[in-house]
Amino acid sequence: MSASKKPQLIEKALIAFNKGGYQAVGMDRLAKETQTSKTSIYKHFATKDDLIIAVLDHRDEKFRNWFVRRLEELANTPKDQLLAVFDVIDEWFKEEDFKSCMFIRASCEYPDADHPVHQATKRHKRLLLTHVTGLAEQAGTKDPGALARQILMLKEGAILAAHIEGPNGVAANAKSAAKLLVEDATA
Amino acid sequence: MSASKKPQLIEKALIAFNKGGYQAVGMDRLAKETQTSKTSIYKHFATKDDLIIAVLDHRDEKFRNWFVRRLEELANTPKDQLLAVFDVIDEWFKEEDFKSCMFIRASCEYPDADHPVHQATKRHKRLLLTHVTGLAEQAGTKDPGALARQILMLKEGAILAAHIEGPNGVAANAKSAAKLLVEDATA
DNA sequence: TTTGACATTTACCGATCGGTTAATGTGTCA
DNA sequence: TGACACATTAACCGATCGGTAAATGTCAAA
Repeated sequence: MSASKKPQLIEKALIAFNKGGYQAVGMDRLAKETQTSKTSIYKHFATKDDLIIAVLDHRDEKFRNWFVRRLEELANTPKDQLLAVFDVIDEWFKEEDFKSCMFIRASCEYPDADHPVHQATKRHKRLLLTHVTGLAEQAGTKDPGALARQILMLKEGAILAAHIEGPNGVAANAKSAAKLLVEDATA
Repeated sequence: MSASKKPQLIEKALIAFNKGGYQAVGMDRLAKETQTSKTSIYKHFATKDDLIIAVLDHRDEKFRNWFVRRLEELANTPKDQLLAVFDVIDEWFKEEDFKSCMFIRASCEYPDADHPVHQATKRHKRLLLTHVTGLAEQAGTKDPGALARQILMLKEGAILAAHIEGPNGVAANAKSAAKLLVEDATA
Protein backbone atom coordinates (compact mmCIF):
# COMPACT_ATOMS: atom_id res chain seq x y z
CA MET A 1 0.00 0.00 0.00
CA SER A 2 1.31 3.39 -0.98
CA ALA A 3 1.36 6.16 1.58
CA SER A 4 -1.36 7.95 -0.35
CA LYS A 5 -3.80 5.18 0.51
CA LYS A 6 -3.39 5.67 4.23
CA PRO A 7 -6.30 8.13 4.45
CA GLN A 8 -8.57 5.65 2.67
CA LEU A 9 -7.55 2.96 5.14
CA ILE A 10 -8.41 5.26 8.03
CA GLU A 11 -11.74 6.11 6.44
CA LYS A 12 -12.68 2.46 5.96
CA ALA A 13 -11.48 1.53 9.44
CA LEU A 14 -13.69 4.28 10.83
CA ILE A 15 -16.74 2.75 9.20
CA ALA A 16 -15.84 -0.72 10.46
CA PHE A 17 -15.23 0.44 14.04
CA ASN A 18 -18.38 2.51 14.04
CA LYS A 19 -20.42 -0.45 12.88
CA GLY A 20 -18.87 -3.12 15.08
CA GLY A 21 -17.00 -1.55 17.99
CA TYR A 22 -13.30 -1.21 18.67
CA GLN A 23 -12.64 -4.46 20.49
CA ALA A 24 -15.20 -6.53 18.62
CA VAL A 25 -13.61 -5.75 15.25
CA GLY A 26 -10.37 -7.70 15.05
CA MET A 27 -7.43 -6.99 12.78
CA ASP A 28 -8.31 -9.85 10.42
CA ARG A 29 -11.82 -8.60 9.90
CA LEU A 30 -10.46 -5.09 9.56
CA ALA A 31 -8.07 -6.23 6.85
CA LYS A 32 -10.97 -7.83 5.00
CA GLU A 33 -13.26 -4.82 5.25
CA THR A 34 -10.57 -2.35 4.26
CA GLN A 35 -9.31 -4.57 1.44
CA THR A 36 -5.84 -4.24 2.88
CA SER A 37 -3.53 -6.96 4.14
CA LYS A 38 -2.68 -6.96 7.81
CA THR A 39 1.00 -6.54 6.94
CA SER A 40 0.20 -3.37 5.03
CA ILE A 41 -1.84 -2.04 7.92
CA TYR A 42 1.06 -2.69 10.29
CA LYS A 43 3.34 -0.81 7.91
CA HIS A 44 1.40 2.31 8.77
CA PHE A 45 0.43 1.64 12.37
CA ALA A 46 2.57 -0.05 14.98
CA THR A 47 -0.40 -1.33 17.00
CA LYS A 48 -4.16 -1.62 16.79
CA ASP A 49 -4.43 1.13 19.40
CA ASP A 50 -2.41 3.46 17.17
CA LEU A 51 -4.84 2.82 14.33
CA ILE A 52 -7.82 3.47 16.61
CA ILE A 53 -6.26 6.75 17.70
CA ALA A 54 -5.63 7.77 14.09
CA VAL A 55 -9.26 6.95 13.31
CA LEU A 56 -10.48 9.01 16.26
CA ASP A 57 -8.27 11.99 15.43
CA HIS A 58 -9.54 11.84 11.85
CA ARG A 59 -13.10 11.63 13.11
CA ASP A 60 -12.43 14.60 15.40
CA GLU A 61 -11.42 16.81 12.51
CA LYS A 62 -14.19 15.68 10.21
CA PHE A 63 -16.88 15.94 12.86
CA ARG A 64 -15.91 19.32 14.22
CA ASN A 65 -15.57 20.79 10.74
CA TRP A 66 -19.03 19.56 9.84
CA PHE A 67 -20.48 20.55 13.19
CA VAL A 68 -19.18 24.11 13.18
CA ARG A 69 -20.10 24.64 9.53
CA ARG A 70 -23.68 23.48 10.14
CA LEU A 71 -23.93 25.74 13.18
CA GLU A 72 -22.93 28.69 11.03
CA GLU A 73 -25.30 27.70 8.25
CA LEU A 74 -28.25 27.41 10.60
CA ALA A 75 -27.69 30.45 12.79
CA ASN A 76 -26.13 33.88 12.46
CA THR A 77 -25.59 35.03 16.02
CA PRO A 78 -23.48 33.24 18.65
CA LYS A 79 -26.54 32.99 20.85
CA ASP A 80 -28.56 31.26 18.15
CA GLN A 81 -25.65 28.99 17.36
CA LEU A 82 -25.66 27.77 20.94
CA LEU A 83 -29.21 26.58 20.37
CA ALA A 84 -28.56 25.35 16.84
CA VAL A 85 -26.29 22.75 18.45
CA PHE A 86 -29.42 20.70 19.01
CA ASP A 87 -30.71 21.07 15.46
CA VAL A 88 -27.36 19.88 14.15
CA ILE A 89 -27.17 16.84 16.40
CA ASP A 90 -30.75 16.02 15.43
CA GLU A 91 -29.57 15.70 11.83
CA TRP A 92 -26.80 13.45 13.09
CA PHE A 93 -29.16 11.28 15.16
CA LYS A 94 -31.25 10.60 12.08
CA GLU A 95 -28.37 9.35 9.97
CA GLU A 96 -28.81 5.71 9.07
CA ASP A 97 -25.64 4.47 10.75
CA PHE A 98 -25.89 6.58 13.90
CA LYS A 99 -24.64 4.46 16.80
CA SER A 100 -23.92 7.00 19.49
CA CYS A 101 -20.70 9.03 19.47
CA MET A 102 -17.47 7.25 18.53
CA PHE A 103 -15.63 9.09 21.30
CA ILE A 104 -18.12 8.22 24.01
CA ARG A 105 -17.97 4.61 22.89
CA ALA A 106 -14.17 4.71 22.88
CA SER A 107 -14.05 6.05 26.43
CA CYS A 108 -16.47 3.31 27.48
CA GLU A 109 -14.44 0.53 25.90
CA TYR A 110 -11.18 1.97 27.28
CA PRO A 111 -12.37 3.39 30.60
CA ASP A 112 -8.98 3.96 32.21
CA ALA A 113 -8.21 7.66 32.05
CA ASP A 114 -4.55 7.17 31.16
CA HIS A 115 -5.19 4.89 28.21
CA PRO A 116 -4.16 6.61 24.94
CA VAL A 117 -7.51 5.83 23.31
CA HIS A 118 -9.33 7.38 26.23
CA GLN A 119 -7.16 10.46 25.89
CA ALA A 120 -8.16 10.88 22.25
CA THR A 121 -11.70 11.27 23.53
CA LYS A 122 -10.51 13.82 26.06
CA ARG A 123 -8.88 15.88 23.31
CA HIS A 124 -12.02 15.87 21.20
CA LYS A 125 -14.30 16.87 24.03
CA ARG A 126 -11.96 19.68 25.05
CA LEU A 127 -11.86 21.09 21.53
CA LEU A 128 -15.64 21.03 21.38
CA LEU A 129 -15.80 22.74 24.75
CA THR A 130 -13.39 25.43 23.57
CA HIS A 131 -15.58 26.21 20.59
CA VAL A 132 -18.84 26.31 22.53
CA THR A 133 -17.25 28.39 25.27
CA GLY A 134 -16.20 30.84 22.57
CA LEU A 135 -19.77 31.08 21.38
CA ALA A 136 -20.97 31.66 24.94
CA GLU A 137 -18.41 34.43 25.36
CA GLN A 138 -19.40 36.12 22.13
CA ALA A 139 -23.02 35.88 23.21
CA GLY A 140 -22.08 37.89 26.28
CA THR A 141 -23.28 35.35 28.80
CA LYS A 142 -22.66 35.55 32.52
CA ASP A 143 -20.42 32.52 32.97
CA PRO A 144 -19.47 31.26 29.49
CA GLY A 145 -17.51 28.26 30.76
CA ALA A 146 -20.35 27.00 32.93
CA LEU A 147 -22.96 27.56 30.24
CA ALA A 148 -20.86 25.79 27.62
CA ARG A 149 -20.41 22.80 29.90
CA GLN A 150 -24.13 22.67 30.60
CA ILE A 151 -24.96 22.74 26.91
CA LEU A 152 -22.46 19.99 26.21
CA MET A 153 -23.90 17.90 29.04
CA LEU A 154 -27.31 18.23 27.43
CA LYS A 155 -25.77 17.34 24.08
CA GLU A 156 -24.11 14.19 25.40
CA GLY A 157 -27.13 13.15 27.40
CA ALA A 158 -29.13 13.57 24.21
CA ILE A 159 -26.65 11.39 22.30
CA LEU A 160 -27.11 8.58 24.82
CA ALA A 161 -30.88 8.95 24.84
CA ALA A 162 -31.01 8.91 21.04
CA HIS A 163 -28.83 5.82 20.97
CA ILE A 164 -30.73 3.89 23.62
CA GLU A 165 -34.32 5.01 23.07
CA GLY A 166 -34.21 6.27 19.49
CA PRO A 167 -33.93 9.82 18.18
CA ASN A 168 -37.56 10.92 18.26
CA GLY A 169 -38.02 14.17 20.12
CA VAL A 170 -34.75 13.87 21.98
CA ALA A 171 -32.89 16.79 20.42
CA ALA A 172 -35.97 19.03 20.54
CA ASN A 173 -36.41 18.37 24.24
CA ALA A 174 -32.76 19.08 24.94
CA LYS A 175 -33.05 22.28 22.90
CA SER A 176 -35.94 23.61 24.93
CA ALA A 177 -33.86 23.04 28.07
CA ALA A 178 -30.91 24.83 26.50
CA LYS A 179 -33.13 27.74 25.55
CA LEU A 180 -33.93 28.37 29.19
CA LEU A 181 -30.26 28.20 30.13
CA VAL A 182 -29.20 30.61 27.39
CA GLU A 183 -32.01 33.02 28.12
CA ASP A 184 -31.10 33.07 31.78
CA ALA A 185 -27.41 33.59 31.01
CA THR A 186 -28.12 36.55 28.72
CA ALA A 187 -30.74 38.20 30.94
CA MET B 1 -21.13 -24.32 43.63
CA SER B 2 -24.38 -24.41 45.51
CA ALA B 3 -27.25 -22.30 44.31
CA SER B 4 -26.88 -20.07 47.35
CA LYS B 5 -23.54 -18.84 46.06
CA LYS B 6 -24.99 -17.54 42.84
CA PRO B 7 -25.57 -14.03 44.26
CA GLN B 8 -21.95 -13.89 45.40
CA LEU B 9 -20.84 -14.88 41.92
CA ILE B 10 -22.93 -12.10 40.42
CA GLU B 11 -21.56 -9.61 42.92
CA LYS B 12 -17.95 -10.52 42.15
CA ALA B 13 -18.58 -10.55 38.43
CA LEU B 14 -20.03 -7.06 38.75
CA ILE B 15 -16.82 -5.82 40.30
CA ALA B 16 -14.70 -7.49 37.63
CA PHE B 17 -16.78 -6.13 34.74
CA ASN B 18 -16.86 -2.67 36.26
CA LYS B 19 -13.11 -2.67 36.62
CA GLY B 20 -12.21 -4.20 33.27
CA GLY B 21 -15.13 -3.95 30.85
CA TYR B 22 -17.47 -6.61 29.52
CA GLN B 23 -15.53 -7.78 26.50
CA ALA B 24 -12.07 -7.24 27.95
CA VAL B 25 -12.77 -9.54 30.91
CA GLY B 26 -12.80 -13.10 29.60
CA MET B 27 -14.38 -16.11 31.23
CA ASP B 28 -11.05 -17.48 32.44
CA ARG B 29 -10.15 -14.27 34.17
CA LEU B 30 -13.67 -14.08 35.53
CA ALA B 31 -13.35 -17.58 36.97
CA LYS B 32 -10.13 -16.57 38.66
CA GLU B 33 -11.47 -13.33 40.12
CA THR B 34 -14.69 -14.91 41.36
CA GLN B 35 -12.86 -17.97 42.75
CA THR B 36 -15.26 -20.13 40.77
CA SER B 37 -14.49 -22.66 38.07
CA LYS B 38 -15.75 -21.95 34.58
CA THR B 39 -17.81 -25.15 34.69
CA SER B 40 -19.60 -23.93 37.79
CA ILE B 41 -20.27 -20.58 36.20
CA TYR B 42 -21.78 -22.30 33.18
CA LYS B 43 -23.99 -24.35 35.51
CA HIS B 44 -25.75 -21.13 36.39
CA PHE B 45 -25.51 -19.19 33.13
CA ALA B 46 -25.79 -20.66 29.66
CA THR B 47 -23.66 -17.96 28.04
CA LYS B 48 -21.44 -15.05 28.96
CA ASP B 49 -24.17 -12.70 27.76
CA ASP B 50 -26.61 -14.27 30.20
CA LEU B 51 -24.19 -13.61 33.03
CA ILE B 52 -23.71 -10.01 31.92
CA ILE B 53 -27.46 -9.52 31.86
CA ALA B 54 -27.81 -11.02 35.34
CA VAL B 55 -25.08 -8.66 36.55
CA LEU B 56 -26.83 -5.67 34.99
CA ASP B 57 -30.24 -6.59 36.37
CA HIS B 58 -28.65 -6.98 39.80
CA ARG B 59 -26.93 -3.64 39.41
CA ASP B 60 -30.23 -2.08 38.36
CA GLU B 61 -31.92 -3.14 41.55
CA LYS B 62 -29.04 -2.20 43.81
CA PHE B 63 -28.45 1.15 42.16
CA ARG B 64 -32.06 2.28 42.03
CA ASN B 65 -32.64 1.24 45.62
CA TRP B 66 -29.65 3.25 46.75
CA PHE B 67 -30.46 6.15 44.47
CA VAL B 68 -34.08 6.54 45.55
CA ARG B 69 -33.21 6.11 49.23
CA ARG B 70 -30.54 8.81 49.05
CA LEU B 71 -32.97 11.14 47.26
CA GLU B 72 -35.44 10.70 50.10
CA GLU B 73 -32.75 11.16 52.73
CA LEU B 74 -31.52 14.38 51.18
CA ALA B 75 -34.82 16.03 50.29
CA ASN B 76 -38.39 16.02 51.56
CA THR B 77 -40.42 17.41 48.68
CA PRO B 78 -40.62 15.95 45.17
CA LYS B 79 -39.35 19.23 43.79
CA ASP B 80 -36.26 19.14 46.00
CA GLN B 81 -35.70 15.50 45.16
CA LEU B 82 -35.51 16.40 41.49
CA LEU B 83 -32.55 18.62 42.34
CA ALA B 84 -31.08 16.21 44.88
CA VAL B 85 -30.46 13.89 41.92
CA PHE B 86 -27.28 15.84 41.35
CA ASP B 87 -26.13 15.69 44.95
CA VAL B 88 -26.58 11.93 44.90
CA ILE B 89 -24.66 11.40 41.67
CA ASP B 90 -21.92 13.64 43.03
CA GLU B 91 -21.47 11.13 45.86
CA TRP B 92 -21.33 8.41 43.24
CA PHE B 93 -18.78 10.26 41.09
CA LYS B 94 -16.45 10.52 44.05
CA GLU B 95 -16.42 6.81 44.81
CA GLU B 96 -12.98 5.32 44.31
CA ASP B 97 -13.96 2.85 41.61
CA PHE B 98 -16.30 5.15 39.67
CA LYS B 99 -15.87 4.37 35.98
CA SER B 100 -18.95 5.87 34.37
CA CYS B 101 -22.28 4.03 34.44
CA MET B 102 -22.26 0.27 33.85
CA PHE B 103 -25.36 0.57 31.67
CA ILE B 104 -23.96 3.30 29.48
CA ARG B 105 -20.81 1.27 29.07
CA ALA B 106 -22.85 -1.82 28.24
CA SER B 107 -24.83 -0.01 25.56
CA CYS B 108 -21.53 1.26 24.11
CA GLU B 109 -19.95 -2.17 23.98
CA TYR B 110 -23.12 -3.73 22.57
CA PRO B 111 -24.44 -0.88 20.43
CA ASP B 112 -27.02 -2.83 18.44
CA ALA B 113 -30.44 -2.00 19.84
CA ASP B 114 -31.72 -5.56 19.60
CA HIS B 115 -28.83 -7.11 21.52
CA PRO B 116 -30.05 -8.53 24.86
CA VAL B 117 -27.31 -6.70 26.78
CA HIS B 118 -28.32 -3.43 25.18
CA GLN B 119 -31.91 -4.10 26.18
CA ALA B 120 -30.91 -4.51 29.83
CA THR B 121 -29.68 -0.91 29.64
CA LYS B 122 -32.98 0.11 28.09
CA ARG B 123 -34.91 -1.44 30.98
CA HIS B 124 -32.79 0.33 33.58
CA LYS B 125 -33.08 3.73 31.95
CA ARG B 126 -36.84 3.34 31.59
CA LEU B 127 -37.26 2.46 35.25
CA LEU B 128 -35.22 5.51 36.23
CA LEU B 129 -37.31 7.65 33.90
CA THR B 130 -40.51 6.30 35.45
CA HIS B 131 -39.34 7.29 38.91
CA VAL B 132 -38.19 10.77 37.97
CA THR B 133 -41.34 11.37 35.95
CA GLY B 134 -43.30 10.46 39.08
CA LEU B 135 -41.38 13.05 41.06
CA ALA B 136 -42.05 15.66 38.36
CA GLU B 137 -45.76 14.84 38.47
CA GLN B 138 -45.89 15.10 42.24
CA ALA B 139 -44.09 18.41 42.00
CA GLY B 140 -46.93 19.64 39.80
CA THR B 141 -44.75 20.58 36.85
CA LYS B 142 -46.10 21.59 33.47
CA ASP B 143 -44.85 18.67 31.39
CA PRO B 144 -43.52 16.02 33.78
CA GLY B 145 -42.32 13.64 31.06
CA ALA B 146 -40.32 16.31 29.25
CA LEU B 147 -38.82 17.66 32.48
CA ALA B 148 -37.85 14.19 33.66
CA ARG B 149 -36.13 13.47 30.36
CA GLN B 150 -34.26 16.76 30.54
CA ILE B 151 -33.05 16.05 34.04
CA LEU B 152 -31.93 12.58 33.05
CA MET B 153 -30.10 14.01 30.03
CA LEU B 154 -28.24 16.33 32.37
CA LYS B 155 -27.54 13.41 34.68
CA GLU B 156 -26.10 11.24 31.91
CA GLY B 157 -24.15 14.09 30.41
CA ALA B 158 -22.72 14.67 33.86
CA ILE B 159 -21.76 11.00 34.16
CA LEU B 160 -19.79 11.20 30.93
CA ALA B 161 -18.14 14.46 31.91
CA ALA B 162 -17.17 13.09 35.32
CA HIS B 163 -15.75 10.00 33.70
CA ILE B 164 -13.78 11.79 31.00
CA GLU B 165 -12.71 14.99 32.75
CA GLY B 166 -12.99 14.04 36.39
CA PRO B 167 -15.78 14.77 38.89
CA ASN B 168 -14.82 18.25 40.08
CA GLY B 169 -17.69 20.70 39.76
CA VAL B 170 -19.56 18.58 37.24
CA ALA B 171 -22.58 17.65 39.35
CA ALA B 172 -22.86 21.15 40.79
CA ASN B 173 -22.93 22.67 37.33
CA ALA B 174 -25.57 20.23 36.16
CA LYS B 175 -27.60 20.99 39.29
CA SER B 176 -27.66 24.71 38.63
CA ALA B 177 -28.98 23.98 35.14
CA ALA B 178 -31.63 21.66 36.57
CA LYS B 179 -32.65 24.33 39.04
CA LEU B 180 -33.59 26.66 36.21
CA LEU B 181 -35.57 23.91 34.47
CA VAL B 182 -37.48 22.95 37.61
CA GLU B 183 -38.19 26.58 38.52
CA ASP B 184 -39.54 27.27 35.06
CA ALA B 185 -41.68 24.11 35.12
CA THR B 186 -43.24 25.03 38.46
CA ALA B 187 -43.74 28.72 37.72
C1' DT C 1 -19.01 -49.85 53.34
C1' DT C 2 -20.82 -49.37 49.02
C1' DT C 3 -23.49 -46.74 45.87
C1' DG C 4 -25.39 -42.94 43.63
C1' DA C 5 -25.98 -37.94 43.02
C1' DC C 6 -23.92 -33.79 42.60
C1' DA C 7 -20.16 -30.26 42.88
C1' DT C 8 -15.68 -29.17 41.32
C1' DT C 9 -11.43 -29.40 38.84
C1' DT C 10 -8.51 -30.28 34.90
C1' DA C 11 -7.83 -30.67 30.41
C1' DC C 12 -9.29 -29.79 26.21
C1' DC C 13 -12.03 -27.93 21.85
C1' DG C 14 -11.92 -25.02 17.41
C1' DA C 15 -11.85 -20.16 16.54
C1' DT C 16 -9.97 -15.90 16.89
C1' DC C 17 -6.96 -12.50 19.13
C1' DG C 18 -2.91 -8.93 18.01
C1' DG C 19 1.19 -9.23 15.66
C1' DT C 20 5.30 -11.25 12.73
C1' DT C 21 8.09 -13.83 9.31
C1' DA C 22 9.17 -15.51 5.03
C1' DA C 23 7.97 -15.83 0.39
C1' DT C 24 6.11 -13.65 -3.72
C1' DG C 25 4.90 -10.18 -6.84
C1' DT C 26 5.94 -5.74 -9.27
C1' DG C 27 8.09 -1.69 -11.07
C1' DT C 28 12.67 1.00 -11.85
C1' DC C 29 16.98 1.88 -13.11
C1' DA C 30 21.28 0.06 -15.17
C1' DT D 1 18.06 -8.68 -19.26
C1' DG D 2 19.53 -8.47 -14.52
C1' DA D 3 19.42 -6.62 -10.02
C1' DC D 4 17.67 -4.02 -6.48
C1' DA D 5 13.96 -1.82 -3.70
C1' DC D 6 9.61 -2.08 -2.15
C1' DA D 7 4.69 -3.43 -1.79
C1' DT D 8 1.86 -7.27 -0.97
C1' DT D 9 0.47 -11.83 0.16
C1' DA D 10 -0.05 -16.04 2.75
C1' DA D 11 1.31 -18.72 6.27
C1' DC D 12 2.33 -18.79 10.82
C1' DC D 13 3.20 -17.40 16.09
C1' DG D 14 1.76 -18.06 21.12
C1' DA D 15 -2.06 -16.46 23.77
C1' DT D 16 -6.64 -16.11 24.67
C1' DC D 17 -11.50 -16.34 23.33
C1' DG D 18 -16.31 -18.64 24.78
C1' DG D 19 -17.66 -23.05 25.85
C1' DT D 20 -17.47 -28.41 26.87
C1' DA D 21 -16.22 -33.32 28.24
C1' DA D 22 -14.20 -36.24 31.15
C1' DA D 23 -12.09 -37.12 35.39
C1' DT D 24 -12.02 -36.34 40.35
C1' DG D 25 -13.79 -35.07 44.90
C1' DT D 26 -17.42 -35.00 48.42
C1' DC D 27 -21.12 -36.41 51.12
C1' DA D 28 -25.45 -38.62 52.37
C1' DA D 29 -28.60 -42.49 52.19
C1' DA D 30 -28.81 -47.47 52.19
